[in-house]
Amino acid sequence: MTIATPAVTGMSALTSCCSPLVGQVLSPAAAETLAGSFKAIADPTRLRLVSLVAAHEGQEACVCDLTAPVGLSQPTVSHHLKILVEAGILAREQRGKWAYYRIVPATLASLARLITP
Amino acid sequence: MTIATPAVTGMSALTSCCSPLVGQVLSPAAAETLAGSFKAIADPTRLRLVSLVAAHEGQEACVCDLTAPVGLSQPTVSHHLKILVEAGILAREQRGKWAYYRIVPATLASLARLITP
DNA sequence: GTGACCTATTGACATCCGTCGATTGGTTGA
DNA sequence: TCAACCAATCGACGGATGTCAATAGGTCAC
Repeated sequence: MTIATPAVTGMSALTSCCSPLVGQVLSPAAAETLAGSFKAIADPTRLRLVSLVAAHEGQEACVCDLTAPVGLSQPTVSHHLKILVEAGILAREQRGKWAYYRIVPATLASLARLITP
Repeated sequence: MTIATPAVTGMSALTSCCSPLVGQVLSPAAAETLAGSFKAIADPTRLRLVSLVAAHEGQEACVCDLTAPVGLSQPTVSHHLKILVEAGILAREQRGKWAYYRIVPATLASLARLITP
């Protein structure tokens, strides 16, 4: 196991930690951080969740909007959303009894830039 | 397990299969393909391997150039390189007794474009 | 051909990860 | 307070994944 789960990584951690993949050799620590971010989107369900949130009206969606489209249980969807939030790819906002999720474009942009040759 | 391991995916499979992540909802099949590509780079060792290959002279490297920098056994490095080749991120060329690996920029560019918001 | 060298495959093992059912937490309205 | 509802956490299970040692496959020089 790793020493400590890095909790919230996100865009700021990415920009500060990592040089472009093609350009100079990635340090072990930077590789770990960057791999953590890619792990978050390296799952078909989570990719669909991101896509569904982005396509939803108002560019936001609650858990109840997402369980049916992905065809998984509510706890599982909640679990995936948590991983995406911890990676800084989604942001969570509680309004009343609903939790709304929306894209954080800067994080995806950072990831895209870091792997652009 | 999945029905069939998609063997070589790579850039062409990506461009044909997948719409941008943010733009329209990803189909389950497209999500599976895209996730497969991201899985390939969602590992610190493989990220470092890609980085090392890109930084090596001539933008190519053999297995023997890579085992020491990543500090893993030769079979393990070979295993990771195979995964990267199957994902279309690296290309393999055998010259004599050496196997040379180099980056396939188009694949990384495709991945970057697909997650660009 | 034989030996030396580089690489790939196999088999095994521990760990990580996705999923679910059951439960708990938190918010709203009656 | 109570009931209803949405979401998160917990515990458990099966499958995937990263790693190694041992072995096998190819290629060159002699």
